[in-house]
Amino acid sequence: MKVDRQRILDTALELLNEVGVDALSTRAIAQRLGVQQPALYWHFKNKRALLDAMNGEILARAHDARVPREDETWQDFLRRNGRGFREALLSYRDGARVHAGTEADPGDLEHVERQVAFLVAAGFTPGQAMQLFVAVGRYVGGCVLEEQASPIDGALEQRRLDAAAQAYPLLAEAVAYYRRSGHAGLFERGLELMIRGAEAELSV
Amino acid sequence: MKVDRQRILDTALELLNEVGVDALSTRAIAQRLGVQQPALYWHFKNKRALLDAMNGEILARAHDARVPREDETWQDFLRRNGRGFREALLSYRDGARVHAGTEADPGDLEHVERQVAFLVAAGFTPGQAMQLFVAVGRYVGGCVLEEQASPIDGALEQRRLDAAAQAYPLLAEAVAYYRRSGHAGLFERGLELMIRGAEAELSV
DNA sequence: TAAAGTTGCTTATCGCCGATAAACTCCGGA
DNA sequence: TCCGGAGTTTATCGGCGATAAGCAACTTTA
Repeated sequence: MKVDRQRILDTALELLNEVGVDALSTRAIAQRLGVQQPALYWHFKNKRALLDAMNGEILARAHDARVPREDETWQDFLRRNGRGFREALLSYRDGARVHAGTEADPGDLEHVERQVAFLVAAGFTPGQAMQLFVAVGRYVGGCVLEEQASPIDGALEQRRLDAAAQAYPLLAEAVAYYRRSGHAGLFERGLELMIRGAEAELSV
Repeated sequence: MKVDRQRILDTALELLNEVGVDALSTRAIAQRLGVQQPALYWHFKNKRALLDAMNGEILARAHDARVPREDETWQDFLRRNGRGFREALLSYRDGARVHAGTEADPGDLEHVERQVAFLVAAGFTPGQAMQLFVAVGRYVGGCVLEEQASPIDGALEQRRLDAAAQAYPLLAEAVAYYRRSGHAGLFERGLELMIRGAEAELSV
């Protein structure tokens, strides 16, 4: 059986969705490819390199969310960018953990220039623009990491919370609201906070 | 040699700082304790449980940052809380990665009630308060994770950025500013964004 | 005080992991 | 026809988390 980089990546991502990153071994990938484990090392220097490439594939999905459109406000761009990044990480099991281990792709620097330029045009200094951008990115990373780590809104976890909430009335209401709005609701809230904060800063 | 839970935890945390979480094996911990590896399994069900306990120790440092003071504004409390959490995660090598793998400690629920109450007194609904609190927490987690992952402001990484920046003038300025302000500067900026955003929301 | 149980460790071993070395197969070009 | 490199296999290494079984030193009980 013949393999190439792309077929390895596709298979690895497929397997990632099935078993999660902890169980994603080179042996399992090779087996699914109908090949012996050391064969992978011809195409990737080591497992780290494979995971980096997988991260690239995962983020490719967010590609169009990275470049600003002429007709949108900077607020809309930040929202679109944050959501796109989140969706990309969510689109594979343990996507955030895969991403967390990697370094920034050098090829993205061109995008960054355009992103910074867009925010500068809106009145930010280049330094502010970059910080704003990075801060939003880290918020998204943190959100998805915890979102994917939390069990299926865990039966056990849930019961424990409910029990504890009985003793704490405010907590009970807060948790109920929190649960109603879900992961996406929380995410949007924090994203909006940062955008509103940036607006306030800009208007000074 | 006699060991107990606490001695294991202390030794494991000491070793964590020296070798990082990837190289923190049960064998290495046991060796430093002058004991055979399976001995650890008497005190901890498995490695996951040990890491959870280590996370608890790491976060204990942030204990006083978790409860609001009577004489501070909600903004100051959020700042103090966010900074304390960040410092705690930063205080051990790979602290954020250790933390990321764990579930929330049930014992913290009492704190949460007080935190929510404090924000509710400032005018937030319980739901808003909880979301605000969690959003800040996830931002902090994301920040420290990347902060600890990034190399020692990596020589190689840095040169690559500088080279790329030549072609991109805005990027050059942005990166220079970003570097001047450092990790802490970026962190503070994002934290401030969220607080300012919450202020704006509150005043509506 | 002797027997029985409990605590806390050791020794031995399992199955899995990422990685490397070396040998082999196949194919295109000289 | 031979050669060399691309791409694979087989064999093997050292290290990992975890479990089972045994053993020694206390503590409890009769």
